[in-house]
Amino acid sequence: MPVRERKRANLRDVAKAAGVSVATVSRVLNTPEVVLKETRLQVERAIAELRFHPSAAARAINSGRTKIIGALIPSLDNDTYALTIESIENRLGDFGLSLVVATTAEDPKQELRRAQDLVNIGVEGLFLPGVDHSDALHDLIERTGIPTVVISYFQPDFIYPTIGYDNQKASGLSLAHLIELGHRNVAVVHGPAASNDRTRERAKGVSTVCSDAALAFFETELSVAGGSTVVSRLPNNGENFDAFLCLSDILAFGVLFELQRRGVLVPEDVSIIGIHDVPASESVFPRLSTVRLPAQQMGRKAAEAMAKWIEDGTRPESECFDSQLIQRETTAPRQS
Amino acid sequence: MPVRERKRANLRDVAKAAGVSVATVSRVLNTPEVVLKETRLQVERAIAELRFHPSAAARAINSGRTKIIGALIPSLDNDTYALTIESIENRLGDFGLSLVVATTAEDPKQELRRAQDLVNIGVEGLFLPGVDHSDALHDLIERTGIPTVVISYFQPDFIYPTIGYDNQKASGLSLAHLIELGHRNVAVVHGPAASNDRTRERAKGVSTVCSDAALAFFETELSVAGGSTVVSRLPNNGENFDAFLCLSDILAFGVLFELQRRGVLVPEDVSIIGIHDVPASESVFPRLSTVRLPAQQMGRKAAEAMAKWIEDGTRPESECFDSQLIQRETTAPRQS
DNA sequence: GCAATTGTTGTAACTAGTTTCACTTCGTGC
DNA sequence: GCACGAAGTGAAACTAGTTACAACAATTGC
Repeated sequence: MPVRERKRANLRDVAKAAGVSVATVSRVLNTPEVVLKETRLQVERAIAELRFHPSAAARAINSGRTKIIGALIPSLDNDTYALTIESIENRLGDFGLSLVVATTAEDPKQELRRAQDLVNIGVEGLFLPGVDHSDALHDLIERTGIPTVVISYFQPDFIYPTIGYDNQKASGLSLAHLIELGHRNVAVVHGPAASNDRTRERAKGVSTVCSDAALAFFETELSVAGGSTVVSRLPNNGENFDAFLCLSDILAFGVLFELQRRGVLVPEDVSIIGIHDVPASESVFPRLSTVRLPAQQMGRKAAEAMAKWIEDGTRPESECFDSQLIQRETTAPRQS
Repeated sequence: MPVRERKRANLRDVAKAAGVSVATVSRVLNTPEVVLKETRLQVERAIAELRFHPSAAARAINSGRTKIIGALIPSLDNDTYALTIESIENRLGDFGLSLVVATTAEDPKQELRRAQDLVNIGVEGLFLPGVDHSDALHDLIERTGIPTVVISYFQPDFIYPTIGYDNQKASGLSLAHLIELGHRNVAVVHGPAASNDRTRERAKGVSTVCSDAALAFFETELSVAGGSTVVSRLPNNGENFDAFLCLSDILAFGVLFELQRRGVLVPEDVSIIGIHDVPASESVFPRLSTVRLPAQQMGRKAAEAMAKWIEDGTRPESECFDSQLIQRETTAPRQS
């Protein structure tokens, strides 16, 4: 005897069970106030009995709306995007929109694949970090006409609205701070530049601060371990440098830990500064000096802009939030 | 003159433009090999011209499938779930499924709301961390019949399959390690227990290790800062304890940093051990001793189980992965 | 040379909802 | 006692796809 595949009940089933028309059931679901109370209760009973749940797809097909927004982000592995994602998600929720996160591992191919996935799911909007994406992705967005907002980056003339911050300025702030403290010999530690325009911008921001500082760039994996690796490969325990400027707090942690492991005193022997201000930065020992990126404001605003774009079709303006130097304990004046 | 709302082209439009029937267009999309090459090219030209993109909702309504799986997780703020989520997402991708992540902030109300959202989106499956959820959520799952898999927890007789690890055993391992090193006076630092059954299990696992160790429990916020706070409130810089057993690596970092700030030597003066083995644990100074949770295997397996359940209807068996003591540098024999 | 098979395409019926329009009541106003 | 408007409901058309079935032409087999 085959198991009776009790398939999901649909509107028609409910209508039949309640002895009303499908239109009435639909009304009970959407505008219950126009239905006679008696009828409504009858329908509700049938709904409960049949364990009816309206199909989201069928709804979407009529309204043309899925209420899903997609976000492509490189990774969830580190705190870098967590706060932003969380505030986007929360704010989006206020508009009845949900966020779907897909990770790209900074690989253009995977980014395209995941974007395709998101489009297939039926996302109504797309968040993209940075402006550097494959032509194929731009094509896809252009073809589908999906509202797209760039975050973590600011470039007012870009094809999509950018709601973010000035990465150059952020890194400029941190270098200026080091210079003010008298540091001239600075190691700049950063993640993969080829695949990440935020990193490239920050590197550029550091290079263009007019100064007589000598900069040495070190590229490594974007992780705590990556930061450690840089220091471990340096001659003289890295003490040839006055300071380490890390283009991400995550890297700063790695640098800090590895220096400590080698007995180098921070900030007495060398200073360290990061960029981002992740939650842990305030707790490490010593507390990390850094430049705070406006992750939450940005996320909030980006979500609002997206919601508005989708609801009334008003394409948002690009917007730039300020970064802010947070001087804590890993930076100190240079010991002569 | 009003802006002509050029609405999205649909199958019918393409069919008309290409001079064929809708069925043929649908065939070009799904089984191009059965269509005459000439016809196919014609249709493809029309598709390109009209920038046609098939509606995911309309597809879903026919197949009854959205190919979306939902996951409810407390937070993305810390590394706790990142690796698991990432491996779930990756493995799910191999089956043509996408993951939607919704955060719950450990709040049953928000958990229910977000679950409702996921159901409305039309998720075909649901990942839930732990077994402790509101009746309303169970109700929702029961009503909708959505395949649900519990992760980060193991309890073979639970209403849903659990694919995870034994939290009691994990914390037991860490305490056993401390005891073996001669520590008897142990501070157990943990996150909010009321809202988190994994935490409760770990606390229990520690309590039930038969031993003559004296345990003191400290509950705090689940964050690096939370770990620091515990130490900062302790008399005598926390040195009344031989060791800190942190039920999460995140907390262990906070404890470590705060002890360092107070000049307490780790592991010479006190030992620290965590649970989880997040990426940073290997890089901190000193490197954190911990119990490695099988986050990636679990995520991978959970994704496979879910995919199988959805595809052929085979409800997965619960499965328990082993945790493993990772002895590094924050634990040492007790100095007498 | 005719039946059988294969290849290609179109018609129309499905999927599961929403929505328009028309209809029946019923209460009120005059 | 009848016109009028409002409330409540249903039939059918609509959303955008997939697919079963039928139709037809072009080969192939005998």
